[in-house]
Amino acid sequence: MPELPEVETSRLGVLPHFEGEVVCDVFYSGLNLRYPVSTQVNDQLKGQTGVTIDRRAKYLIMRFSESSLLLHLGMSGHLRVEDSVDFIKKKHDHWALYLKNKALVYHDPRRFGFVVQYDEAWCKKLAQLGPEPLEAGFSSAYLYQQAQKSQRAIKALIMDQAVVVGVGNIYANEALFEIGVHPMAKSNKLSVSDCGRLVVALKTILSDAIKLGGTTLRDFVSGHAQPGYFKQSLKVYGRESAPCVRCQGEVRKLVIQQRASFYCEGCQSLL
DNA sequence: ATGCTAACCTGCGCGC
DNA sequence: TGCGCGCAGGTTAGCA
Repeated sequence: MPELPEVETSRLGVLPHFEGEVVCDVFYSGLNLRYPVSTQVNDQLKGQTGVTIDRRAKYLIMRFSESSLLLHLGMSGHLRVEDSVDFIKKKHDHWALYLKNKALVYHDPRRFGFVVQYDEAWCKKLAQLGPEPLEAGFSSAYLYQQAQKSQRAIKALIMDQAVVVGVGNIYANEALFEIGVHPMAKSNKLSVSDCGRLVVALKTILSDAIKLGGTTLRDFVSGHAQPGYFKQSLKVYGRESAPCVRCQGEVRKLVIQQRASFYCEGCQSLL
């Protein structure tokens, strides 16, 4: 999926096609996503007007005139805009909003994502997540305080959505390479200065990736079906055995919490 | 509480 | 050409 930059790119791509548009109908494939899609919730959308789309972590909140939906793109989901309601459905198109002259389509081969009513319970869940990485609440003092409490690998810590949201496998690897810290380094070994550099690296990488439209790997496309251009900026992710861009050493791979982790032995220290 | 593992699901690329 | 295997952007339930 989409990590934060891809979700944000989707939001920005779809938003102008959503605002002020009236929902004429809603399509649902009938296949279960992570959570069941409620036909009742779909029916309630008919006749409502799209107000705006917000993002919290990797979740999108579609706000309509009378109610709101919460979407998650899982690992393989994306949104696209079709210029006609008579668009040809693709395999794995699971849900769509039919607007007057176009459709917003949710496509998700692996079906790890979901579309549900955004209710009180979800509102509380989202409130319990960690701070947004691009906001002031994600500071070096904050990360240091979190890191001090934990013995876990630093990579696992920054991918923990209760610590900071939006950082997925790609950007976690890239940020740690950037600051020269090994992904297996124990969180509580990081100094205040290490945490400060990590916070800056994450903010920089995530915002640069948003500017470039996210990272296209397999099946992500933005709302306008333009590919993301961040992939060419990746320095370690997916580069096992390739030379390190900084020291020409070999990029290594190991698995941390079931996620592939890439690092340069020469450049990245265990502290 | 903390932290790890399996599971959810499909598609793709690789080696044989 | 075809088959089996491993792997993929995330999250969460369950277990030690």
